[in-house]
Amino acid sequence: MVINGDGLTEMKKMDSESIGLVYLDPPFFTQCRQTLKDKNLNEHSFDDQWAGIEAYKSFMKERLSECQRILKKTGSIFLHCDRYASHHLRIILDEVFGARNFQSEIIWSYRRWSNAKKGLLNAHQVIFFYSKTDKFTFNPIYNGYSEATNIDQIFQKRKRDANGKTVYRTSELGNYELIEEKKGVPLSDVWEIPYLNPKARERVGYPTQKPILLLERIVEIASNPGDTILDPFCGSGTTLVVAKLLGRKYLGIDTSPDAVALSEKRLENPIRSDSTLLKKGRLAYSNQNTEILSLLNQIEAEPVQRNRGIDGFLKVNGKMIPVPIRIQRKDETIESAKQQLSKAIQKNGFKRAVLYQTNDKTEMPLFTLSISNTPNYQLYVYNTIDAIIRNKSVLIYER
Amino acid sequence: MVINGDGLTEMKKMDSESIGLVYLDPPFFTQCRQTLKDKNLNEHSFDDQWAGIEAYKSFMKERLSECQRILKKTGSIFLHCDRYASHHLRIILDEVFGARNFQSEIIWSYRRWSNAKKGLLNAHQVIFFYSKTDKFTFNPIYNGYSEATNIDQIFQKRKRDANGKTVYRTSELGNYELIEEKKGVPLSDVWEIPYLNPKARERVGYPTQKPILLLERIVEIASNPGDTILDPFCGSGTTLVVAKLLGRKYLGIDTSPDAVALSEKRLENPIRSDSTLLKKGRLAYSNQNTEILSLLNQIEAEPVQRNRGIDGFLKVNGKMIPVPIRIQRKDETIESAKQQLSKAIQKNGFKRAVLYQTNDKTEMPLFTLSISNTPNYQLYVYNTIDAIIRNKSVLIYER
DNA sequence: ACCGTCCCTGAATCATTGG
DNA sequence: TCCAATGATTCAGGGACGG
Repeated sequence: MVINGDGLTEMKKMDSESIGLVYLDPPFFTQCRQTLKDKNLNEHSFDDQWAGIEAYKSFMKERLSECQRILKKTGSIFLHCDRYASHHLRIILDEVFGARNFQSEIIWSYRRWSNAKKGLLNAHQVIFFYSKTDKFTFNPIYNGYSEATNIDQIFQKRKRDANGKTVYRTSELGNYELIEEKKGVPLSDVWEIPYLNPKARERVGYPTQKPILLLERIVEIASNPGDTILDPFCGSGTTLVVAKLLGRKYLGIDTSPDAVALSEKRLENPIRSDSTLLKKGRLAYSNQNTEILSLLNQIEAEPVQRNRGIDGFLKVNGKMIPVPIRIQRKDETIESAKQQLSKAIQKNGFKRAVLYQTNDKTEMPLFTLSISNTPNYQLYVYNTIDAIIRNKSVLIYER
Repeated sequence: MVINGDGLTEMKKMDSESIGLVYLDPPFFTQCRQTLKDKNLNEHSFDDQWAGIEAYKSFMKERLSECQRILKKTGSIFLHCDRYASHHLRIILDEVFGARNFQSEIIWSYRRWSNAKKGLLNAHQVIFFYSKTDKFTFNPIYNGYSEATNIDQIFQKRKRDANGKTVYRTSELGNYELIEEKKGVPLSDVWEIPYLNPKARERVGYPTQKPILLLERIVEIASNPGDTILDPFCGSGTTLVVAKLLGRKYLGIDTSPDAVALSEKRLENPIRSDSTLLKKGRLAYSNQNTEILSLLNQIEAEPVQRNRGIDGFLKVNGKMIPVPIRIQRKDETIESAKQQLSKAIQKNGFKRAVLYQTNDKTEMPLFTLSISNTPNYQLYVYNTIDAIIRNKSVLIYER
């Protein structure tokens, strides 16, 4: 159900201990401060900021207290925070839920378009996870092991010897004793989830809309099918859509009639558009074999993952220049490599390109340089890494 | 210089606006609470914890105020927080430095050994970055582009067309106009840096010792050579070592004479040891070729990177079982593959193993199963992926 | 309810082996 | 003698258990 109204009023009507999970993405402190400013413009101008944060805190505390009341004993709350107010919100959560019920500070991290801000690029948001009691519902998720883990060793049981040192256990016959199954590594509190792509089908025009995967994780780990999920600031209704898709009951509240209408429409026909990045994982983009990456690294070039003809761009003093490079594949003739590269560079209008010849160089001198001159571009072919590096200066575009 | 004494007393002696950068890793609130608890064991009970946090807050506020005083106008402070007190510390920072001088909440994320905790595995720590004024020193660092970025496109200059829409610029001839150099993506506020491993030589016996790389980033971005770096809780002296290596002046304070002695010893001969993980990166561990990885993925097996005979372990319902699998190489006879696998499993004491035969199967039926029985183990040979998947249930160890 | 003790975990290194 | 492969070890932080 989606209700049009004020979260506080609506929650007050609800029964105690009736909700399995609350997710909130409240209005940002900056936004809130803005509206408060507009409303009470006459009353205070001087102590504006202080009044602002106190007003925001009492606004949030009232609502969080109601959330606490209506949560079941096995319930949890996930509070999505504004970067300028997360510390104030956590103080309120400590007061309302108790510091002992703090479970996690979840970091949602993502890559983002950069801006010109002085300082570090903001690329994460914080979600606080508090439970009502220590009997909270939790469904663990397990992931694969680290690349650096010795997976062939972790099946071996261990014990402590007489000196308290950990050693591997062996049977009487001298064989290692084995663990029967390994679930994997528990999900950590840092979640790398792509920011909702502006073009994604999922997007319905709400500025703070959250990715479905983020909400899916929260709903999966902290509730069971049949539980009721509440979102008191439901906006475009992502939480509700996820709840519906995962077989949970759902309840959304928003002050905006437009938001309520939008949520209801989305719930009629919930779409789950997975971005390619999500489905395939970040590694799937790294479809080049390690060899190519290692060569690019030696040449000092930035790898390109999404172009058939181009493997990377040269770097000079750590800065990328618009000179594409291709590395000849093992199963590829030099002519075919030339064609692939030429096609790519002509399309994008590059003036110079480098082809690194890796095959059929047995009868050639230590390094060769051949320039294909056409009206549009120059193609340099080298067959040693050294030659490429030595000739980089030639390739820089004159200013 | 390293001083043995109380940070507060020592800082009070120092001149105002004399320090370029402060890094603090104060004692954890939990430790603090523990000692307070032990002291007041008789009183204890209800508002024990409350007294604890207030004491911690005033302890920290006194020290942070002194830090603010002695920082230069271009200076910054980096406060490494305890997971149970980060919100309280940020409130103090807002009070002392002003909310407008908040620059970043840095997330140091890492993989570490797991434990049986109910809930999410903690895998990050928070560092707050505040500046004294908005004229703070900041040296940007740039990194490579995301795997999902169209690197071949970002060289193209853009403009706005008549309708205000952004389009690529072209010259009169219809070619794209190119940007001459790109620096890369600015460093974000999420730093994935390996945790100092228990076996690392770099460790000097301080449990809270920080990786050199973490401090290097801080010192590099927020100070210039010649600046003085202050660490009022210097512990094993990592901050000072980094400052020295990067040509900054340094000043460390610690109440423990042992810590001071250790820091001084480390400073005599500052060593920056790079671990393999840092030097080569995570990709270096993935020495399996793509083909094998893809097959393992289809079979649903966890890859093993460091064992010659074993390529992976089978998974059943997402859980790894101690049944190793090997995939026959193209240039390898089935006998040789059998031998390699046998050797590995005998050494580690596995009872069952699977060999996937990829060659010489033209004259064979659609799938074959051959079990080599020896007293110690059973070796199953299959020649289709389907057969392996279908027979997994046979391979599970009985309880 | 609370304490101390013991056990389990997996990441990533050091140390040793073996070709 | 050297280098890659792999066996061995350590750590902090939970939970479980017993007193």
